[in-house]
Order: sequence, then C-alpha cells, then structure tokens
Amino acid sequence: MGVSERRIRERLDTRQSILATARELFLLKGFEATTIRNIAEKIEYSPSTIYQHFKDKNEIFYTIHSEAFAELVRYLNASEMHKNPMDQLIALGQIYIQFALENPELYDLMFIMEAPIDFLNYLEDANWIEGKMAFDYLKSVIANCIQQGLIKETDLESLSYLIWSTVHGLVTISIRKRGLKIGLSDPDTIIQRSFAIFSHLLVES
Amino acid sequence: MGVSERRIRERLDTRQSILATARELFLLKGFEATTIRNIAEKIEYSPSTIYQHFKDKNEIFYTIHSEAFAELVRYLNASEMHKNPMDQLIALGQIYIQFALENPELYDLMFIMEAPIDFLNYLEDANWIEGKMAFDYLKSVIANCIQQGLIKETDLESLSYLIWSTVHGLVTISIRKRGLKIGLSDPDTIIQRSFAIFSHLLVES
DNA sequence: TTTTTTAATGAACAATGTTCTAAAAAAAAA
DNA sequence: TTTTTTTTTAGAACATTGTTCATTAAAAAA
Repeated sequence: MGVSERRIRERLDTRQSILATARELFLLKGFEATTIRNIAEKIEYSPSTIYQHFKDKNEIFYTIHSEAFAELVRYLNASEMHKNPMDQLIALGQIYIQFALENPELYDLMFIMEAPIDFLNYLEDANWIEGKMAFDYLKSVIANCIQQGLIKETDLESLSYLIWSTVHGLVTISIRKRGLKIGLSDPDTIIQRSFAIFSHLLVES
Repeated sequence: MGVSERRIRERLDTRQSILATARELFLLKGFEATTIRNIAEKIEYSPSTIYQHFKDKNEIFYTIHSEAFAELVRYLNASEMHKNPMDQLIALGQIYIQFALENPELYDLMFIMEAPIDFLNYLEDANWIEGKMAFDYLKSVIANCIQQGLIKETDLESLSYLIWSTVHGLVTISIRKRGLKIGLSDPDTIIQRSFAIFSHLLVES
C-alpha cells in the first residue's frame, strides 16, 4: 500500500514549501518582518498548520540556517583549485568574505543572529555540526600550511580561531553598518584592503 | 522666575530616569524583552509619557549606546600608561576585549545590534561620532607605531580597520554563541590565545 | 458503512510598539 | 482670586505578533 508513502511525501512537500517561502520572505524582508502569517498566507494554509511542522519560528530559521551552510560549502569548494595550501587558505578567506557580502541575510542567520542558534539550547547535547565542520575544514587547511612550513608553527586551534574571527569581524562590521559614517576614504574596498594586509601578515610570519 | 528652569530640570529628570530604567532592564533582560510598558511601570508613568521624551524605542537605546561609549573610553584610557605605542596598541586590544566580555549587552548595543544604529538613518547627514572618535583614536596609536618603525608601513586606514575587525570578530563570535559547541579544547581562553597570536603577527611584521 | 486516526482550521490569548483624544495639572493672564 | 492658556499625563484603542487549543473536516482502516 503506497498510501502512507504518499502521505509522508505530501507532508514533506508542505514542509518544504514552508521552508522555501520562509527563506524567500526572509531574504526579502528580514527575520523579524517575516511573520508566520505571511508564510501561511503564501502557501495557502492556516498559520496553525505551520506549527505541525515546526516547533516555533526559531526552528524554521534554524533549518534554513543549516541549509545555508550547504551554500557556503559550495562557495568554499572553489578554493580547492589551489594546490599550495597557503594559496588555498587565502582563497578560503576571500571566498568567505565574498559569500558574506553576496548573502548578507544568510550570513546573518548563520553567524550573527541569536534566534536560530538559541534553538540549539532547546535540544540537549546538541552540537553545532555545521559550524564545527566548517571550522574543522579551515583547521585542516591551516594544518597543511604549518606542515609545509608556510606558516610558523603555533597552536593550530588558536590560529584557526583567529583567522575565522578576522574575516568574521571584517564582514560583520559591514553587515551591521558600523563601517559606514566613520569617515573611511573608500568604504567599498576597505574589507579587501584590510584582508590583503592580513594575508601579508600571515605569509611573512 | 526660576519656574521654567525647574520645569526644564524636572523634564530632564524624568528623561534620565527613563534612560536609567531602560538601561537597567536592558542589561537584565535584553533589548527585545525590555518593553516600553516595563520601563513606564518602573518609573511610575504611563507608556505614552515615554514618547514625549523619545521618538521611539530605538532612540532610547541609541542614547544608551552613546553613553556606553563613555564607559568604553574609560576602559581604554588605561592603555595610556604604556609609553611604547606598540605596547599601548596591544593593551588597547586587550582592554577592548575585556570591555566586550564584561559588558556583552552593551557591546551588543554598540557594535552588533541593528536597531539603535538604524536610528541614525532616520536623521539626515548623521555621522556615527562615537564610533568615529574611537576609530580615530585607534588610528592615532597605530600611526605612532608606524612612525617609530614598530610596524611596517602600510595603509594606516586598512590596518586600523583590520585590527578593529579582528578584535571585533573575536568577541562577537563569543557573544553570539558561535564559539560554543564547536569542539574547542578550552573555550574560556580561546580569545586570549588567538589575540596573543595576532599580537605576535603584528610585532614581528 | 462505521470507526478511528490524521490533518487543518478558526477563534482566541496575551503581549508588543505606537498613536490619539481627553483629562488633569500647572502656569500665565486677567 | 478667577479665568484662560499652555503643558503634562493618562487611558483607551489599534494593528500586529507568536502561539495554543478545541473543533471541524478529511482520509484511512475496519
């Protein structure tokens, strides 16, 4: 009897349409401005139906957040064209910045907003697997650099965290509008220029 | 007639009590959980009264945000005990990190949250003077380092932005809880360890 | 056909920021 | 002192929000 299979499929379909609509509205109007009723209206269901698929609003956006990591990984994969791990590391940083600036709302969801990550606290023993995997990948590339003597050996974890923090800081100042109205000579290129300096610091160490 | 003076004084008093209460509740419960009605109840006025002193909720918290910069400056002043500008620069970074970790909600208001800074967009030709002044101060210290040959000469603006971004990134990953549940060996010291590496990169460049 | 399980809804709740009109209080004028 | 004007405060109201819950509709199983 394929009847229960169909029902499962249908259930998954509405779940997917909830997510797709939530994502669309979120990218268009932001997290707070995207309401459950907005989503419900667009998929032609009542608001209550959404709560049969997701515990609350945070869970919806945590799910989108997770899917966004697949997108980031697609971006980051382009770095593997470089054989030299130092080149790859720098490419990784540039691509990370590119992703953040091209998808500021998604980046927000992934690395800045509290709401989606608070959902993790609701689960017990929940690890942030998407973040952990991305960070582990960064660590592995840096480990290669150290192994080949391209970077002076230091604590791998600290150095990785530093590099992540630096690119994260560069893009979040911009995303949260703290770089504007501060008297920069050329606000549009400041991130690239700063990252270039950081790259030199790393290479020449 | 000191009557109008008294009225002005009284008006300022209630304004101050609004701010003090808003700040108190904000530090206790956060921005969203601090409601206009909360504040009104605590100062024993009706909610509408608050709107005679502030345009909206964002303006209240923009004001608190501005006052918080005075607190940050108090912290940063301690760096002037160092005569060597390189020592001062590193102290500056450490103090900045200390301020952020000791006052995460204030830091949030100052450098992460959109709401208070969106208030600036409401004004025309408004500059973010608090942020600009702090950034200019950082630039001046770095300029001293370059002048004394302690840092290889590069673009002052980019380097300043890089250093700010790095410490900003270090603390915001922590404040927005992205450093947890990522498998760090010692999450409590990762910021210090990473900043130490960054300091070495700067000194040895 | 009847029973049982599942899905979906609509109404309702409590809370929010904000506005607007009416009342109260205070100051100024008569 | 009484009246008028101005300022201050309050209270009700509005439109929204996330979320819940009892009820209805639909589908599947018996």
